[in-house]
Amino acid sequence: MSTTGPAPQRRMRADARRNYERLLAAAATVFAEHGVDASLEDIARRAGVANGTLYGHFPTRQALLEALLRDRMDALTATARDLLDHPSAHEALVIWARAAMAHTTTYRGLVTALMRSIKDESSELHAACRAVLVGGEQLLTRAQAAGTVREDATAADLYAMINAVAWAGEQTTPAQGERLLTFSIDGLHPSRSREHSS
Amino acid sequence: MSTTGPAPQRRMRADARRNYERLLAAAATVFAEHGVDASLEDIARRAGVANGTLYGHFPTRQALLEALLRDRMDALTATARDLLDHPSAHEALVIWARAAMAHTTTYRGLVTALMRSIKDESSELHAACRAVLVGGEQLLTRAQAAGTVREDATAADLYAMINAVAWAGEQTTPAQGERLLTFSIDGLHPSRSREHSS
DNA sequence: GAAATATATTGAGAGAGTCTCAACTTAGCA
DNA sequence: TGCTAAGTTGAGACTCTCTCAATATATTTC
Repeated sequence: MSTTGPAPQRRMRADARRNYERLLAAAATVFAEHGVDASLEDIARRAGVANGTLYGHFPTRQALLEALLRDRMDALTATARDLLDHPSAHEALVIWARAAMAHTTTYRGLVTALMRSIKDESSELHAACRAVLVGGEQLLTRAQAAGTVREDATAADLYAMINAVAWAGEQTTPAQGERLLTFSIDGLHPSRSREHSS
Repeated sequence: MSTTGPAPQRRMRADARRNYERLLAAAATVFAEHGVDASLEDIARRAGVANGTLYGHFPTRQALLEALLRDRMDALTATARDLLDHPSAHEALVIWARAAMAHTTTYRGLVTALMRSIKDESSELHAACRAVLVGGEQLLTRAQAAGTVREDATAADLYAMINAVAWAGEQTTPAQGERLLTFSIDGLHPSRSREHSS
């Protein structure tokens, strides 16, 4: 449930704790404004600390992102669990897919980081991404059991699909992303796939 | 048909022409190896010219890409035209979508540049991207007339969809991209969309 | 409460990249 | 052969990432 490395592992020194929080707050602002590829120097500047301090707390950009997103990603995973009780297996999947897409578009560029992290085990974001994927997998499996989703779709497909449409929405407009999500979900139906007419 | 600014507009000086070609060749190599976000300094170095020369010929990275891809993109547009004669409207669309995806994955990072360029009219790649989009639109319209594609899908949807799955393939594996393309195309069917069962 | 110590912070600096531009070269023409 | 327009050069001004020796400060201990 909890990711491997929580934020304040041991007791931190008071000034360290303060700077840690300031950096997180500054990161939220700067990422919101310039996307997750924003300058880390800028974040340190806004937090009022030297850039070395930022690197001391967050060795990599992904570590910073992980700290910033941990709660939200845990919540998304929890939502998946809760939705297992939803009366409609298919509707639960759709609701969750939309929530996942919304999360993924929190910051510009985030979707790319999340997609990379699922493959890269050394990423600080990896564990959280896997938890999300597993959450989605349960909803997917349930929908398949209910017969509303094709049997050959995997959790990896679902994860990739959600991220792909989120990426498209980020590159164009949120509305475009929504449209593609709708199409994609329809594409998961175990329907008359593979039939062609003239 | 031809994009607004062909490569050698007026007669170029012999040395300029030579350097232009060398830069293009170097770019092909470096982009293939490191993706389209590779260092332009590196490209200039490999071409054996000063970096100022590179900027002289190609004011932006997109300009360099445009010169490098022009032929291929024209070919893709031409393919769309040719496929209008294919006996199956739907199969023609699918074939073309696969070709478009293959083109889009020529270099790592290219898909992002292409997606950005369709929106950004100031991009040197914009015209070529629009031509591709229009090519796809004709195949889409024909498939809709044949009743194999939902009526509410637009050319922008198709373009975004192809790029989105290409992006997903780039981030994970080509096979994953293929799978998503299949699902997405199925999602375009005018079938039992929007129905839910338990 | 002051010294001792573990813990943090600092900011200069190395390295890489983008893009510009004034000075310099050179191809092509008369 | 020399003129001139066209092209090339590379240093320089930025920005960014990441490191680390020197410095500062919170906490613990006596």
